[in-house]
Amino acid sequence: MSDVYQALSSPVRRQILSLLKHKDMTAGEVSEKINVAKSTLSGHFNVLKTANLVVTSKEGTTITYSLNTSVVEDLLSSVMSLFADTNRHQPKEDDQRSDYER
Amino acid sequence: MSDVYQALSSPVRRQILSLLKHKDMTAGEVSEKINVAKSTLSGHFNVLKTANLVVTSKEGTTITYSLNTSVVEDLLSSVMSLFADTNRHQPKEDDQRSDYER
DNA sequence: TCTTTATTTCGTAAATTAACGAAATAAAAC
DNA sequence: GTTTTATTTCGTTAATTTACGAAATAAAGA
Repeated sequence: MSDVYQALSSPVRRQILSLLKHKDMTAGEVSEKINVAKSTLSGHFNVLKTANLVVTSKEGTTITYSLNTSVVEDLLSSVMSLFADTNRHQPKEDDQRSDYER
Repeated sequence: MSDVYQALSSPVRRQILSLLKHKDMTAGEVSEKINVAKSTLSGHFNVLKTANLVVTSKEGTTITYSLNTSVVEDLLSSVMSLFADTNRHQPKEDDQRSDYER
């Protein structure tokens, strides 16, 4: 989850996500919309992929990026648990890590 | 909102928030729980304050930090809007900034 | 007033991040 | 098989972040 917050901390990466939520796009299409070098963008894609916020599909040399919405659920519950003091007793779940570790 | 994501991207700062959600604490109390220098912690407090995630109250030389839960609402809606494609038409609200700017 | 306590600010060093252009890769088109 | 197209990797530089200990600040207690 650390990766996710880290990924979201960059305005450029949030801009990429905002583009992708309207439709899937190739790296080239994204680069027409965002004013940074393609090599820089490629680095941002990597961060987003590592955080599991996007998924890719390859067709020839063209790589299409799509939003991985399944992570949103995890993110929202992480945000909630960071602030809601609902775990004063023993946790019931398997995952016994503290909120800040998730 | 950039500040908030940036603030949450540090595990140490998330650990601080997790401590504060159980109870308000002074800088000294927090430093007993987290293994970094007090001066370092002070820097983290500043980041959290700038992001509006914590508020302080001063009593003599003792500063007590508390969670500012009012920001959570903003954060959750920012997370949602980053992923939900609900604004394909003109926004109705005053705030016409794009999601990634918030 | 002198000392102690709580916390921040300052100076510095190491690590990480973000950016660029050039070169590399790899599939497609000619 | 050579060229074009799409994208990534590499090397480098600049900026930001994180950490530390020492010094500064400022209130409280002796």
